[in-house]
Amino acid sequence: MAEKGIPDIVVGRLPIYLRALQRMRAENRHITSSQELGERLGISAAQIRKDLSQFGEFGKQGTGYSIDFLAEQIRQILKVDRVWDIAVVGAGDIGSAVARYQGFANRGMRVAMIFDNDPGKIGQKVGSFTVQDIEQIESAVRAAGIQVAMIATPGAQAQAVADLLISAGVKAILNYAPISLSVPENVHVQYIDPVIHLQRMTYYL
Amino acid sequence: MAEKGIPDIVVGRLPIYLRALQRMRAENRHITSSQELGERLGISAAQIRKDLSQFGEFGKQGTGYSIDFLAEQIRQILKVDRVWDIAVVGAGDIGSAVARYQGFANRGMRVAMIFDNDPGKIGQKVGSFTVQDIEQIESAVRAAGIQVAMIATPGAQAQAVADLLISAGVKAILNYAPISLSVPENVHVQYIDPVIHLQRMTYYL
DNA sequence: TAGATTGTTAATCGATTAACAATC
DNA sequence: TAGATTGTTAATCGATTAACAATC
Repeated sequence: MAEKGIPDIVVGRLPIYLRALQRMRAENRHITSSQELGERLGISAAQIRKDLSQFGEFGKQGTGYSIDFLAEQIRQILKVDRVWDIAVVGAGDIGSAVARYQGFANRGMRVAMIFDNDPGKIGQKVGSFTVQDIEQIESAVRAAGIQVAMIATPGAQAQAVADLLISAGVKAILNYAPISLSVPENVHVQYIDPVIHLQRMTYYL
Repeated sequence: MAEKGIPDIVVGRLPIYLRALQRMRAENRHITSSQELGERLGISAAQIRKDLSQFGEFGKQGTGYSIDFLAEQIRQILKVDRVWDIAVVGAGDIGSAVARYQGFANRGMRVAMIFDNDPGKIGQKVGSFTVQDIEQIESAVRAAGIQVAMIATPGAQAQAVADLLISAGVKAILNYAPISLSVPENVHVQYIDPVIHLQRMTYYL
């Protein structure tokens, strides 16, 4: 699947770089350097230059990088120079918070629909969305051509939901349920579990 | 700070192993092997054995690992054989969802208090908690001896909140705000930003 | 015993860093 | 020009894997 031989770990840092660049832009800055970016992010300047060099030459010797230009290049690389519609599954606390989340704006993502299996939730409003019956998920996702989804169901249902989404054409899943999903190799999964992050820190306390 | 020379990346996998073991236990299993665990998690058996060997000898040749015993050992290593009280800052959608989250149970974490700066939220209930005035955060966190916190404020306030928490004695922060925090080296930070995870996947679409 | 699986060593693989010529 | 910073190469560092003796 990897279009070229770019290491996953490098791709994983690009969104971090992009977020920092957008923040600098919001501070009305126009130029930065690998050194400055590195200091902000706790990453070495050499690594930032090496990472970027995998995709092209975006800077100028002696000057650094145009923030606008570099951000736009990274957006193109990550394919977030467009807007991806997202299907959210699960209208509980997490799904609802995600559906109302303001942080997707200008970052290439937009929640497009939200599903649940609870008759008490179906038809209710969550933010600007009406909760849809999970029975309709496959046809609705397929019809909208959605490729990106977020699972915010209890763990017990997450695998079944993932299977449905995949058969509807979804290729990227962000999973909030606390289980490892098993998916075909052309489907990408990322995990968010706050407890995992917390447990990783208590070791050092 | 590192008590021994255990690589961060190894510590980071322990919570994943623990979660899988707890799941197996819930399925009423009693014994597992590095191979089975690896297949569930998409990690090589050799890596799991190598990781665990950093901390001790927890298995039996020919048999594998007792799920209960190994889970308990990992809990002790991660210091989640106790319950950590957590302060949540920000009673918006994310903070509220976290405060009501059921997934902390039996995993060594418990939300203990939630703060906001909005007079319209202070005094209101969020789950079983009453939102407290952020003015009281330093004294309340210090008095409770809290060392773990989650920041769920807008990005603009996150650094100031982090500074307050740190001066109150917090040593581990899970940050939902979309900015990199700058903290002393004895304070640990982890980040959750759904957009970062999503952008990391769109590259491959 | 025979079969299975650990813990560990050595080999391989990959990622990070340091250094510097090129050049803006 | 002098100073600064890139892109890239080579060296270093660290992580993963393969293999196997030990042993349950």
